[in-house]
Amino acid sequence: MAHTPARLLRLLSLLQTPREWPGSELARRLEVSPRTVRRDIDRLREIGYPVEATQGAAGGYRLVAGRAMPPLLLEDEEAVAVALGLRAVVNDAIEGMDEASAGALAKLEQVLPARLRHRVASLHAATVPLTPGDGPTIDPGLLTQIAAAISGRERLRLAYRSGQGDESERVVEPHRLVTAGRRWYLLAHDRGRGDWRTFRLDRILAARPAGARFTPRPPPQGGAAAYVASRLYSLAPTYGAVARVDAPAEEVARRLGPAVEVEPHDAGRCRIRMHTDTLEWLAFRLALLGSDFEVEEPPELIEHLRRLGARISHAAGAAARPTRPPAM
Amino acid sequence: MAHTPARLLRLLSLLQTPREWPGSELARRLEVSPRTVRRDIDRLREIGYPVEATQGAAGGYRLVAGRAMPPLLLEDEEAVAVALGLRAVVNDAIEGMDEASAGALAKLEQVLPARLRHRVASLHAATVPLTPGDGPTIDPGLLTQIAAAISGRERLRLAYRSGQGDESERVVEPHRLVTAGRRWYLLAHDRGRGDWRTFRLDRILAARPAGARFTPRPPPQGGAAAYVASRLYSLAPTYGAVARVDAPAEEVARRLGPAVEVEPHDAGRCRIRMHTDTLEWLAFRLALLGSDFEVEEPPELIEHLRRLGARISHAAGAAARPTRPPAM
DNA sequence: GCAACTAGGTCGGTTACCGACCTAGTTCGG
DNA sequence: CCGAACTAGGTCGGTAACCGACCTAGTTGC
Repeated sequence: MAHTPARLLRLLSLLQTPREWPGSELARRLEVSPRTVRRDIDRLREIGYPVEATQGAAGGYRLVAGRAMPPLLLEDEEAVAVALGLRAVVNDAIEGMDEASAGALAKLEQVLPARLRHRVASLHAATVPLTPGDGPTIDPGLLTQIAAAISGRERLRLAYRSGQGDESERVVEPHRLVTAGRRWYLLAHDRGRGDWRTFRLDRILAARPAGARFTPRPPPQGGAAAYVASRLYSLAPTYGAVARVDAPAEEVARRLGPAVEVEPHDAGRCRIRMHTDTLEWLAFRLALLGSDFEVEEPPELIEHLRRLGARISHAAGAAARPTRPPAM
Repeated sequence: MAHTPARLLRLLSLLQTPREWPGSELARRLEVSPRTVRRDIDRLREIGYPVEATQGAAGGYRLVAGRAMPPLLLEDEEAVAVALGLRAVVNDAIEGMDEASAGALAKLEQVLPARLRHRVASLHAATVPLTPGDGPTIDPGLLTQIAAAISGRERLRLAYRSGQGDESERVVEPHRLVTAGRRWYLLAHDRGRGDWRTFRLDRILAARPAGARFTPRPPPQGGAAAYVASRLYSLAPTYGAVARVDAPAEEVARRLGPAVEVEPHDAGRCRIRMHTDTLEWLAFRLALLGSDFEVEEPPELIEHLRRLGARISHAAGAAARPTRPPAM
């Protein structure tokens, strides 16, 4: 039995089960003497994973939270759950979590056994996209590929369709992934253009490694996120929406999240400002509030809401008042 | 240097980065000779984690997908992303993934360092709940506690509020977690009643371990999921909704997921049937379709949609026709 | 007070581990 | 077509880790 390290991993795996393990049972499972188990536990503690022991008759060992993340040893099903979860996070595009979630997904997808990969794909397909319209859902495969190229410092060959619909092929040095307003952007140095460019991920048709490694160059003025943000508002057609909501400011702020400005208006009412580039998304966020509201700007959103309201009223009215057909 | 196992973990961590590592650099990082790195890699392969090597000048090592899940070694940020993702999965309550996602979350929360726990909590709070109204969001703490009790075979003391609003305290032997229709249920043996009971998780006010361990008893007739399902429809007030949608059956089925029955009606239209116990959820799902639809049943849903439609039209109409102030 | 735990010291035999050195085979770029 | 930069792996000898066996001490719950 030359398997000291393997045994430590198995021990770690056992200890991660949220229950207490008596040393004797650990010894039985690992097929070593109880003394060796105690030594193994010492080793784990030495490495930095705090194993806590409750003494006494019904005592036992278990792994508790320490300073560093221990390696997560997941069962098959659990790994699938984690993969699904990361895909959800990626679709939510939580600001500040962009690279971390992409990185975690890339790590996981890299080592996910094939049979689990299939299960993830089918469950993901069966999962209901909660985005309205044909919202920006991201292809996880593309995301992990780009994340891998960034950390591996590999050039990428992108097939890209611009906002105007022109397709082009670029060779880029990928630098960072950034999320802004539920969209993913790749900040990269375009070899052909000789300058920094941002690419919207849902407009990248295909990406494949272009072979050569590159040495990273200093990011553009002000850092990646700032650069992307500066390009965003100047290029993309975004809507700034203003609305009044018949609900207390703090409750609205809590329900809409930090990306929305909320200012109190008068007792029990407030005014909000938010930015986005998909009207559907805006409309649903507002409708989800559960309070009455009035949109002041932009006219496109008002028009969209009018259509949505008509559709919903129609859905209800058709059965309720069959004698007066709704105007559509 | 007694650090062989620790080094193996670090090596595993390096290899999980989606890039290729030349042996020489691994040796430098791990502060051992290249020969030892090769031996370590052999060890990993022996344990069952397939390390692939590309030969030649620009070659290197990297971890690839094998038969078993290797331990995931996550950076701090990545662990936060995984935690957020699992919470999302738990809220989605994907059928078949119930216990696995709860188990993974329990494992992670058990070992998540305190500083990361805080970040998860604040980001989770900042995240916008996509459920309409005061939908059934699950407290992850409660969920992990129950998952831990199940796998640890520990009795639980529950403070429970029944559907009628009666509060009671029960001591139960938790058996399984089951999801059905976006809700979580605990199947447990009620010590006081001497029989199996199902508890809706969002009605459990508090749970704490009741000390003693128990030996698991055989589940009720037909298995846990079947038992919960049989109780569900007989007890809970659920709505069966029927609607006609002006869109092709297959597209609607794709967008609504497998939990909804879709049957073709005529060219480009279909009829759907779905079950749920929250009207908001139903209305939201239908409105999200992006197609015209008409609800046939139930009357409560029609009423709800009428109010929703009025609210949205009001939001649009107020600014569009400023000469006619809306009734407030 | 006994049973069932954790905790840890000591000893001796075994063997795993490591670095150094060397050979073989592959791939890529010039 | 050769050399550079890799992976791959054999051998050797000294060192240190590892393990089981045995024993003592302290804690907790029944």
